[in-house]
Amino acid sequence: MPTTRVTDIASTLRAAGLKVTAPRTAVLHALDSMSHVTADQIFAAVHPALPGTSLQAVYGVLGALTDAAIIRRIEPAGSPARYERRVGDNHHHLVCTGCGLVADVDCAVGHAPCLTPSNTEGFVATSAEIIFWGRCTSCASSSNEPPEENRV
Amino acid sequence: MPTTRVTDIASTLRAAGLKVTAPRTAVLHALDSMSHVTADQIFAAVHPALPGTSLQAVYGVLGALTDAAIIRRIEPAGSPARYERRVGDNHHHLVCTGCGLVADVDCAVGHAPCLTPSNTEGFVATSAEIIFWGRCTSCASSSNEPPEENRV
DNA sequence: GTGGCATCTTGAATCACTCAAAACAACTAT
DNA sequence: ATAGTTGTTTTGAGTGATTCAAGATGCCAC
Repeated sequence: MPTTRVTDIASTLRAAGLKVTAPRTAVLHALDSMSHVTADQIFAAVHPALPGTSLQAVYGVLGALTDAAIIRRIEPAGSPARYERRVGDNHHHLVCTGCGLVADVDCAVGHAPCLTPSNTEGFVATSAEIIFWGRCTSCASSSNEPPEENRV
Repeated sequence: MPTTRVTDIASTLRAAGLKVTAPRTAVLHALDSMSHVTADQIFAAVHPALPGTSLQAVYGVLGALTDAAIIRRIEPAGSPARYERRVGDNHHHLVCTGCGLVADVDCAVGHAPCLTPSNTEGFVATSAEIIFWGRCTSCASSSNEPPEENRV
C-alpha cells in the first residue's frame, strides 16, 4: 500500500537504487491521490508545487519508476500511457469506451486460469495483461451510444 | 476463413455497405497473406500493385474496415497498430517483447472464465482483451536477455 | 448515361513521446 | 563539512504514427 509520507517515498526510491529528487518525490506523491493518469495530468499536478519541473522530467521520472517496478504503466488502445502506483499484484483494468475512465479489477479467479497459453507456437509467455472494455456508470446512463467514436 | 478471391472480397465489402474500391480490395487481399501487420507494412505491400495509393488512403481503409468489423485492430503497448483479418471469434495474442512478433492464441478455456468482472464499480464490461507478453522462439534462443529495452 | 456522395489524393498538422547536450544536484568518500 | 562523481533534470529540438482538411475522383443507384 503506498503511503503519502515523504519519508516512505524516499525509502522506496532508495530501495530501488534511485536517487531521491524533488521531481520523483512529487510524482510519487501525486500518484497517491490520482490513479490511471497520463504524464500530462501528472505534470499538471506536480507543476504548481514545483514550477521548475519540466514535462520531460516527468517522462524521465515515470520511465525510471516504471523500470524500477515502483509504478505500473498501462497503455489502453487509443489512449496515451497511464500510470498507477498499484504494482506487484495481478490486477487488471476496465476501460470506458465513452470517456476513457480506467478502473481496477482484481482477477476474478485468483490466479489467472485461462491465462496459461504457456508454449503456444514456441512462445514462452511470461505475463498476461487483460483489458475489459465497457462503459462506466455515467457514460452508460448518459447516452446509450458513444458520441461519435469518442474513444479513449 | 478469409479467401483470396476478389469476388469474395467485393461481396464482403458490399455486405458491410462499403463501396468496392481498388485500395480496399488491395488491403484486404494483402491481409490474406500477412497478419498482425502495421499500416506501413500494408502500404508497402499494396503500393507496388497500386502505385497511386497513398498511405492516408490505407489509414482510411483500415479505419473503415475496422469500423465495419471486417478486420480487427490490435494495439500492443509500444507498437504501432496492427491489423488482422481474423474477426468474430474470441482469440487473443502473444506478443514477443524482443522483436514484436505477434501470434494468435485461442482462449485456452473456451469461454473466458476469469473474464467476467461484469458490473465492477458500475462498469458494464462488454469485451475482454488479453495480451500475453513473452519471447518468441528465435528471441528466446538467440539471447536470454532482451537487448537494451528492445520493446515492440 | 448521369448525378450524388462516399472515397481517395495531396498536403499539412497534431499528439505523445524520445533524443541530446549542457547545467545541476544527490550521494559517497574523504 | 567538502569535493568529486555520476545520475538527474533542463532546455531545445526532433521523430513516428496518426489525423485533419480541401479538393478531385470514381463507385453505384437511378
